[in-house]
Amino acid sequence: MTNFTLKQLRYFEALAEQQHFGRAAEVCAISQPALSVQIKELEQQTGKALFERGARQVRLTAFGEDFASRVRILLRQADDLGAFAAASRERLAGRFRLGVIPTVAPYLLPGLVPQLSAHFPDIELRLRESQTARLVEELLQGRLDAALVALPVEETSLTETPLFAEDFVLVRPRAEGAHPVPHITELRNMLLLEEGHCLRDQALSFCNRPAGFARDDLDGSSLSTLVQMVGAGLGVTVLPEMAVPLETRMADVTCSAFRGSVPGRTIGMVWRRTNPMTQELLQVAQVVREAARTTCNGARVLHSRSGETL
Amino acid sequence: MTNFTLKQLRYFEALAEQQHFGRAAEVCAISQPALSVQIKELEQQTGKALFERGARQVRLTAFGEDFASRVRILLRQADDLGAFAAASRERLAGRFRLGVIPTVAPYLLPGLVPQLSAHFPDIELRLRESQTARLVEELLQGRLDAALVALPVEETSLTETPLFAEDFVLVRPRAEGAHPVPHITELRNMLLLEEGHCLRDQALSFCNRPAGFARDDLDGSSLSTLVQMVGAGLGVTVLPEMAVPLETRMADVTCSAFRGSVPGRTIGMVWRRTNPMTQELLQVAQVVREAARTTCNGARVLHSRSGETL
DNA sequence: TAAAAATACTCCATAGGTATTTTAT
DNA sequence: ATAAAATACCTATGGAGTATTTTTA
Repeated sequence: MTNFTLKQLRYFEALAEQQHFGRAAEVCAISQPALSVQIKELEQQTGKALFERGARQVRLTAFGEDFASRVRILLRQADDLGAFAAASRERLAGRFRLGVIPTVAPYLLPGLVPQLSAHFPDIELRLRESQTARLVEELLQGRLDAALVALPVEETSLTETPLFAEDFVLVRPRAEGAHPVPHITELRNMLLLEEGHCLRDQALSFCNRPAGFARDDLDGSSLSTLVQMVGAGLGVTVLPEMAVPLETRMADVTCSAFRGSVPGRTIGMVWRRTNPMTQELLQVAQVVREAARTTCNGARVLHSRSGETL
Repeated sequence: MTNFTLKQLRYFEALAEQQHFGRAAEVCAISQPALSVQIKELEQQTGKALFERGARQVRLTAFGEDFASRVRILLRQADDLGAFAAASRERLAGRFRLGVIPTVAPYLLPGLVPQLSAHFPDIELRLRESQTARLVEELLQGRLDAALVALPVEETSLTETPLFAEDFVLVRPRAEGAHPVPHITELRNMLLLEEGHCLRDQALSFCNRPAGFARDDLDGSSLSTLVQMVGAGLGVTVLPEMAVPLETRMADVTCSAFRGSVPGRTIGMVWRRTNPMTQELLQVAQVVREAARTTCNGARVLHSRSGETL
């Protein structure tokens, strides 16, 4: 029963205003008969006369008046919908759900969030801190729009763009600070994050050791804890460089760069390959690079490969 | 820029709900390609991706979500508009502006208004009491929908339907009550309403006298005044029968029926010939007849000529 | 390989144009 | 007689169908 068209309603509104088929048709940029037909059609569909046709006057009927006031509201809302789309077309806007791994979040976000807000004033940013596996899971389920994780991510349905690389540094009790820096494969008594953190896997892979190598009776749940444990003489650990300023300030530890083959990680952004907002996502990635450059110690910004702008 | 159609929005809503082109197309009772094309069209017109197409999943984009919530509001409003029309289709509803001449209003309206409200619960009744010429003027200007006046009305652009006829009675000072009732053409010292009232013209016409005949130094502005003047011995007058109970109760006058050729008037309803709500207007007329029959002394109900139901 | 969306094409409904008639003043 | 809306008729756009291809998991 509601099969009138917006076009008909616009014609109706014009006629209600002009009170004259000829002028209203002109306003609508159509011919007078075309307008007549559409108005007639609308009247048939409503089942009520909308206009009273006098010889030299076209007037709304009582019903037409009521109808018109509702039609105006409807049309303005339709206009608003169009304007809303047009406005959103220009800039990234709306909800943006970003996941970040725990070994990046505390060091990057303080610089990133304000910069994102500055670049995309109409964004509604929702952040989620979790381990890679979980973030990937939520991405695939459509509960996140993008995530900042360590590359590579083995998931064919996700696309990625590299953001920045950084080295790992060795964290030892301050007392050992004078000792020569061992090669990473020679580390003893290494303290690691608990199972599931990518940093744990990365550190282990650099050491060329099996998972059983580390002191898994003392896995830490955060880098802060880990550093505190090092300060207490329970062992050594590695830290991504961006974490150094924040985590070692209050601890009785010393940080040293590795020599030779320096271990490190690459942080990138990943999102569903099917997400159609590639343009916008790459804009976000660019802002993340900028934030990393300005606020993260030792982050070497990486640039997206050409062709990714597709 | 706002040239999407309601149809497209309905398809969009279905797809947003079903998250599947095939099922959504089924819901819309169209083929899957038809839906695809319209969604694509909508996306082009908004200039933004609305859906994220996965292999086994169709999801709204962030923008799509926002868009959808607005679209739902718009569609519900469109549905309401249709429902509003459907509801009004059944019964007379909306504003109804009725004019009534002063020599009818006080006697008819107390009975009429409740009956109109009872028959048309959704009517918004607006009443206007004025002299015939003015009512006709306002009718022609579209500021009234109908008027109750004395027939005939010489105005080709108006249609009329008769409602009821009634006699005039002679009103004399009570002291003269015993005198024989004169023929109406023999009246002396007749008091009349002021210029412009149709009752004045009618009375004069029955008397076969020129306009100068009456005591125009004493024209009354209402029937009440006139009757009071008669009671004070200033002359005599005629009253339509419906006015007798109300007007003569408190006055020192007596009422007598004329003999021989009894003067009277016919009250009818008039409206613009172009008014498309003839059906409804005739319904209203019927209610007026009913009200006159039950509440107006001596009103002889007249019935509309056949063919008027057009 | 299978499921699903996009594309290609064809057809038909209908919106809109021009010419004309009807209507009402 | 004139101004204006309705009607008639024609054309062309575009919505929707079927068949097919493309895509991705």
